[in-house]
Amino acid sequence: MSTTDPEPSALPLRERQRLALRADIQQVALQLFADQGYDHVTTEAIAEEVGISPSTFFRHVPSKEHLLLGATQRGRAQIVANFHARPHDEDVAASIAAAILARTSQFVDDDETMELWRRAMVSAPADLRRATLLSREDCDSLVAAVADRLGVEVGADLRAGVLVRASLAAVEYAYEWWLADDRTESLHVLTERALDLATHGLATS
Amino acid sequence: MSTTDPEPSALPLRERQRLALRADIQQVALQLFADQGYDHVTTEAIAEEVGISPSTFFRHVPSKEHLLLGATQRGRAQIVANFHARPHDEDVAASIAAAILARTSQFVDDDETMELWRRAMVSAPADLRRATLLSREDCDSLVAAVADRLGVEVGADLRAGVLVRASLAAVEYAYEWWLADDRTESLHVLTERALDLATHGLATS
DNA sequence: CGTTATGTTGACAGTCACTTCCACGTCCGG
DNA sequence: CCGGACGTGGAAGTGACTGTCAACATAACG
Repeated sequence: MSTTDPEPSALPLRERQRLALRADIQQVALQLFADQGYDHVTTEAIAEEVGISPSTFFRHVPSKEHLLLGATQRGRAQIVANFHARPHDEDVAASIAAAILARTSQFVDDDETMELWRRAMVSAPADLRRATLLSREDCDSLVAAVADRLGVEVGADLRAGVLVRASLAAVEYAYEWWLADDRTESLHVLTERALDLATHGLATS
Repeated sequence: MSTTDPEPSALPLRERQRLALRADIQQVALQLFADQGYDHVTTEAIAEEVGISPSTFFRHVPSKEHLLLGATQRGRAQIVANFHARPHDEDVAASIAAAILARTSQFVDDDETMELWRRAMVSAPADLRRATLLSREDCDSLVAAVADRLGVEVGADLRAGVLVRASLAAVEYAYEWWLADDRTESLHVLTERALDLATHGLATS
């Protein structure tokens, strides 16, 4: 879940407290979701467990849903940034794969939290259970970046969009598979395979 | 949007009234969404415009969201059925494409309603704006069917899932493109191209 | 060190999607 | 014509959010 705080330093102190509280809320929420099931946990209950008022809760968290799905979306902008950092002459699909894989590999940094998240996910209502790697906005900006690399207009060619969407769909499937299965295979390998299938191997002879 | 009532006949009368009311609610809701924007329309307002009480409204409609997204999901089960009806020796990707395209071609049966839906969609919050062809359940059952055709276990091979997810993602992108653009190209053609790209053309050399 | 901007907090009231329940009417078969 | 199934409106409730406000802590400044 990688909340990327390198060291307690450099940050304006006030900022650190906010980050700490936010992380605290996240942790407590995950725990409660895993224990009691997503929709049996009210935002009020989370707030109380953390020791803050309901209003403060919503001041630090955009939505209850975000506490469940935010983990996968944490690296959103990073994926797009990763893509931009790839060499311009690289194969586009390969760039996308690399951008996603770079994020994926640092995804699992805490097995315990991971297991909590898994339990929380399976308890969630079906329409939330879908792992979404990128928000609508980030997805669109990735499409734009890819279109740029392909040298086409976003509004004039389907390729960029289809490439991005299909890749993301494949990866999200890999994530869900990994969650559901007993994680006998590493997420990284799974993601790699899914991406390869999506970009090269879908032509089932 | 193809509410599939062949003729006012055969049905138990009571059923027909329900269907009629439901269609009425759908139509009114779409109109209000298009006029005032999705989240400026309350369920109460829809109910009042239709001439029913709020409680009756929710007796006929699962959710406000469903009134916006239901149109694309109407043919859900049909797509899966279409797939099952395809010859077993056909290429799997081709079967999926055919199953989706069969649904797509009958999607646009009313230009006026279509335009209403389009306006409603662009007014909706970003996270609802994604056209979802299949619900989680239907998607899973399609994956299962595809896995069956491929002769693999759903839990042992990524291919079925990736194939289905990527195809759906491609088609959904085509739908959104078609909505956003001025519909200079037919939805059918667009869908066809997106599917072709996803299953054959993604290997960008 | 004191005073003033700045930010954070809890309490409260309000909105809106949705649920549950209950009492009343209407229609249908017997 | 009657009894029960079904559909309805009304009212009360839940839960996720949003906005406002006054009290309070902290940080910044002279």
